[in-house]
Amino acid sequence: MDYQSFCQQYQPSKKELFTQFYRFFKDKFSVKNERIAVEKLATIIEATFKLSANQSFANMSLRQLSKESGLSMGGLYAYIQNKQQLSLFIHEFLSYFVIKTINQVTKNKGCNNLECIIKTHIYLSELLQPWFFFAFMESKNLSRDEIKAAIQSDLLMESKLIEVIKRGQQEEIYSTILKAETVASLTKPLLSEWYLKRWKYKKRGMSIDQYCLAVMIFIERGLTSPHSLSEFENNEKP
Amino acid sequence: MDYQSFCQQYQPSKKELFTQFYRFFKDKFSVKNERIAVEKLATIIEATFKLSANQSFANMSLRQLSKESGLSMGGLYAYIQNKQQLSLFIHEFLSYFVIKTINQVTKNKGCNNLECIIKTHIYLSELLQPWFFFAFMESKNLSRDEIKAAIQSDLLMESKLIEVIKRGQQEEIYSTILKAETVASLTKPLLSEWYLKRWKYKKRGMSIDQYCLAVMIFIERGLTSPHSLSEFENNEKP
DNA sequence: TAAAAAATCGAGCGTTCGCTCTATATTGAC
DNA sequence: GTCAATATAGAGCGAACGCTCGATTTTTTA
Repeated sequence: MDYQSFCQQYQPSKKELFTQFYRFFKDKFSVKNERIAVEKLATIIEATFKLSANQSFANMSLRQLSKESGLSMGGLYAYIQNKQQLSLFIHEFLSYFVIKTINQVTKNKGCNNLECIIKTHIYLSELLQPWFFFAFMESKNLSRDEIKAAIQSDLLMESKLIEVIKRGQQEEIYSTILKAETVASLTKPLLSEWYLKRWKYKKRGMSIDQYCLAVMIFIERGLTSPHSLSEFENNEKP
Repeated sequence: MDYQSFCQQYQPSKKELFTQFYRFFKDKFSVKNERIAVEKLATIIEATFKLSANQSFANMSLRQLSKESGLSMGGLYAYIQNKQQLSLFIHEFLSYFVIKTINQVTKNKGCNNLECIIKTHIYLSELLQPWFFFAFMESKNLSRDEIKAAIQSDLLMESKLIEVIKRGQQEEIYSTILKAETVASLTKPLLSEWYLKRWKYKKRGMSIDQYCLAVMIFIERGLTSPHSLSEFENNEKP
């Protein structure tokens, strides 16, 4: 699986994505016409990402959002009940979408391994980079109840990682020197790195598949040269 | 070097820390009495960390800060010229302090290696956890000019990492399968992980030195079991 | 201990915020 | 083309914001 083939199977068009978004929260919107709502929601959400990236969601005013999205204040409030809900919608839909896709992918034959899960996450975070970035940066503004729904996808990701690592350890493909939970915890920030510092890797000319390969090599092999591995075993093993 | 010995050498008392802070920005404060200023600055900064952690700096009002720190609005403004400057001071002082300490540590004999640099960063981020957390989460609110000063410590850290990795590669201790720059970039989020998700590791009962060890093992050895390394070499090497 | 200097107080200023509500414009069924 | 139904506009509301400044308290000086 590479990024291109992933996209062919799982990349929704903008229209498809926001149609799903609209239907997910359908009863919360006062706008009943799906065609209109989907189009307006797309501009609202995208304007939110743009403004939040430059400042932060808290510093973004609804007047700015109104101007950026081309809707009036009243028009805006046909789609959100309050500012906080806008942030909540983004978190909840992303979580739903990530879970859905991960479950789809891992159901495929030969796709329930470390490489596949890691690639799925990185590819997804590329398709929905503004969503992932927003969710990471603004997660603090959620109340305790709201967080529970929002981190479901995080928990699923972590449990999937632990599962495949444990299996690898049982099959003696993977070392047991670190607990699977520890490896999973250390792996997650390598996934976030891609969507948090995306500009950095673009600037360096590193493609997403090169990044995935680097992460896989890093996770599986580490830094140590095969030449010096035996020495290392003697010196550093606790 | 372990955390305890690091603390003995480099941990400043609260008073020492904020005395340095006061002197670093001395001419910006209207309060001339160092003893008074140091004490008040400590309460202001700590209140800022507390409130920003629960909401965000943008959502924190100066009335909240006034209440939390026990100073009046006017009292507060003897120490800051405006809200934005408070955030800027925190960023700038942290960057200064980190650079100072890293340079101190790496000057020591036998301390210019990967383990030492990584430990220094993780230990520092433990001593100054609220500072690191704040700087990471609120970096977006800085203007372009302000960012330049704030990320100096980040750039220093990255260049130190690259330096020692390159040296390790020349000495054939480290594999050259990944570029030093790539390894350094993937290492950094493992350092941030400790201060961003500190509660998680505390809850698990993982000590800071256990975390450091896990990171070192992860970086140097990766996941692959020595048993399967030779197979892996044949299958996965690009 | 009295006067000068320094530090703090907090009501109040102008502004902007999130949000509402009525008037208007747009849409779709017939 | 007409008329309900639906969707959008934007001035206006009270509240909260960042910040100021003369009054007051605390500290230092002599």
